[in-house]
Amino acid sequence: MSTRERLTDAMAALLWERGYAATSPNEVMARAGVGQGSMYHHFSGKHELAVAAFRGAIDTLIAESGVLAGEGTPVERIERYLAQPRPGTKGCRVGRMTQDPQVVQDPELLALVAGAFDTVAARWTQAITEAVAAGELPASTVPGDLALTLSAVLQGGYVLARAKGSQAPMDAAVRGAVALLEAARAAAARPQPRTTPSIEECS
Amino acid sequence: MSTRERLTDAMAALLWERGYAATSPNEVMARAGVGQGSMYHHFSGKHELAVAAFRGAIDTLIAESGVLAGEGTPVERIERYLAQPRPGTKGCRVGRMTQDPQVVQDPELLALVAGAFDTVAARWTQAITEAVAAGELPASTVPGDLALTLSAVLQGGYVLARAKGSQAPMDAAVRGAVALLEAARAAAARPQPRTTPSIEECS
DNA sequence: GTCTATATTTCGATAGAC
DNA sequence: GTCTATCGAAATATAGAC
Repeated sequence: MSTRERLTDAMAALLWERGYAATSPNEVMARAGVGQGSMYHHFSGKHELAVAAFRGAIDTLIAESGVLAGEGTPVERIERYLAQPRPGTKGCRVGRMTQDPQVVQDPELLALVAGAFDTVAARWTQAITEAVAAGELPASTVPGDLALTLSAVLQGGYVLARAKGSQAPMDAAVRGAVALLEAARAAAARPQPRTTPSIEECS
Repeated sequence: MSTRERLTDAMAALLWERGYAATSPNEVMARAGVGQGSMYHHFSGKHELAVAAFRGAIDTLIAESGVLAGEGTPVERIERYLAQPRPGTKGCRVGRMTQDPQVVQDPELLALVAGAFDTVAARWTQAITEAVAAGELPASTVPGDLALTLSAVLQGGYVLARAKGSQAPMDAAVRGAVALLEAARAAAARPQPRTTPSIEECS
């Protein structure tokens, strides 16, 4: 493994564990087993190293969202993605960056974060649109809204899991979201609630 | 205003803007207009000052959740709480702490964060339980799960809003959650999807 | 390309005058 | 109670030998 790779790998791990601001070049070099000069030879500084390392983390997040465009009915795919194992107490590699003041002030890093969420949200939106078309979700569903709701459940699940130091809140939040989706599916199957049932329905 | 109060106010503001790790005693003192000696007279250090300041932020979060136990039907209260104005791009004063490595490693601060979420979750759970009892939500609803789902939508909304530097994702996530709740309510009004409707229903 | 040595600034905290 | 002066350590980066 090249020195450059060892540096980006170490930085990626520390970005996840500690965030950007709290990660010092010294720690990165120590974990990579590399001297100070090497780092400043390959990268102009902490910023450039973080950008290079963070691209890898983003690719992972985006790859995981592939199931949304995979096999099965739209709602199956949605629920499968929701149910994917997520290490709640470790937090989301990407989402955690949004709470780091140095990241938010860094246009390049923030653009990477925003781009990652955009890509995943687009996949959510596509799957939800298909679910509505298939009659699996109510016609009144706004795909773009629900996409962000489900993204938020996952990101919020990480927050709650870290607050409690436990995986349980993440799993419970996901179960609750799936239950809501199932209720919406049931409602979609019986479209307009009425007080006076139609003749056909009683036949 | 006492020197002590000026210090806690300044610390509370900086905790929200920058988090714990990224806030230095120097900045706090500068914003409070107070010398270094004063701070170390009133508090043993950064940690103790942050604990004192953070209690105030938590009281605010908990007070805002009062609507969950207020006027109106359970679902009305739930949707009113969801619809409360939330400064997405500023982030949640409490939730942001969970991404701060120094906070997670600090048992006292972490306990404050966990306690705040527990208190709000208990109010969510109570309101949801009432909604189920009133037939506003399906009997199959697990109140504790849905409570964490809705908490997560808000916390995740902050994450997405900060990623995009815009309020829009927060508002969309909340709209999507309300739409799901409405769908669940519709499903609750027509409990068991059946192919053969009962006699009474057609009378 | 990689290393060690050093520079500069800021961190969190202490000392001690007033 | 409040201030200024100062400490030791760590942050980020540069210099320059090999």
